Amino acid sequence: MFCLVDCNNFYVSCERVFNPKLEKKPVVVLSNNDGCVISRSNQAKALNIKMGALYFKNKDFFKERGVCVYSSNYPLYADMSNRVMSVLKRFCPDIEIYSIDEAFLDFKTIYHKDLLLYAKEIKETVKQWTGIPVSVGLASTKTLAKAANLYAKKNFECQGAFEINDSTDIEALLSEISPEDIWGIGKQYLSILKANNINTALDLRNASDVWIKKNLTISGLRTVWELRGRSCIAFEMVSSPKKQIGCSRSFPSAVTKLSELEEAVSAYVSAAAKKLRRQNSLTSYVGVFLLTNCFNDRPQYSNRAGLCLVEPSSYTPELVGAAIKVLKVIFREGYRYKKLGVFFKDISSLENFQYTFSKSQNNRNRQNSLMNTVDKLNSSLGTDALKVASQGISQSWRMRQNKLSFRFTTRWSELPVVK
DNA sequence: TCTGGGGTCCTAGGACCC
DNA sequence: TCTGGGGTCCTAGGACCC
Repeated sequence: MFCLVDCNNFYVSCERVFNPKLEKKPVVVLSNNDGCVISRSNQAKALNIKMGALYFKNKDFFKERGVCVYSSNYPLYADMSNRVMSVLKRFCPDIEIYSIDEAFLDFKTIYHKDLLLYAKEIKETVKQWTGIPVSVGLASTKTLAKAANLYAKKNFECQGAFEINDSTDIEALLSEISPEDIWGIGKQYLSILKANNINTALDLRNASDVWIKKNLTISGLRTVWELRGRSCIAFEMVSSPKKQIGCSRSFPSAVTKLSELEEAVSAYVSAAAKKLRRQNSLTSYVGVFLLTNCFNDRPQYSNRAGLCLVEPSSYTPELVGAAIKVLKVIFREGYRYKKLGVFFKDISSLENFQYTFSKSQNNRNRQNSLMNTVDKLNSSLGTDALKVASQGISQSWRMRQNKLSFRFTTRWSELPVVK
């Protein structure tokens, strides 16, 4: 039996934990650069504020209706996520952390006469210990557990918990669900399904294997099998190391100068290299991409390129150097750039590292211990306490976050104050 | 002025091999 | 008239997720 625990309106809920005045009010959290809405309280949903709604277009409406608006505060959300996950681990050792706000639990080792009751206990404990409201769904496959979770969220009488088991009228349940609400069915698949008169999750479950495989690939077929109760999406307790690591940001306003793009590239490579080292990996490929703003009528340009390294590395200065080289290749004078990103691929493990003749082992060891020290200092003194000089000082390209709440749980200087 | 960021997996098609 | 067959590997693009 799988149990999916999903935090309700997660980012909004995090803001509410430290600001109880937001309870019962319409609240939204915005994307980077305060661009669009990415999390909404139920009251905000009731005002018909859509996911992805543009802030600058809705500013007046928000003001009029008393909508509380926040920039996304990722250090806070990441820390709250860790708290929720650590509570879940106490209830079930077999846990797959699927995203910042949800986790699958495999109840195979849980001996409890009523698993739904146990799930409710989890839900209440998470709320009491962290302040975050969650919903839980139980079923024999991950896809069905997702559906059960959605059902629990949408039906008030479930009180946030629902189980699909042998006594459930599964056909009735699935006939009420639209295919797009099934995990694994997105926009494109939905339009293919609709065009073929598959209008409910039940129709999807009953579709022919051959047709599904042909039109929705093997991934779609797995989804269908899971709907039939045949578990075929693996439960992954240990997260495997990332195969691709990147960092990209939109600029709050257009950037035209190469010197500013070089600063941004340096900052993004530093951030990505830190992630690389955290999973004890090295990269052999440094890629950079660059885009103008496709939402306006000015001349457009976008490009990407990369560089294969002679020897895999996680040494920030070396990676920054490579990225700046690539940036110079794709940069064209005269365009107004909106977004820049860097990415590493061909990622390998530090343990499997094979030395070549290009660098002495001694040199390599010095670089590793330097990066170690930098990472340690930055984690205790704050991100970018120590950084490469090419990141620049003023950083006018940095994103806009005008509505940021405090990092209540990760900065001594921003602790909540009790009066 | 203004439209997020970070991932994974699958497939078709091309290059290449013998 | 007449131009093989079987395979692997790589990549770009497209789908999906949160």
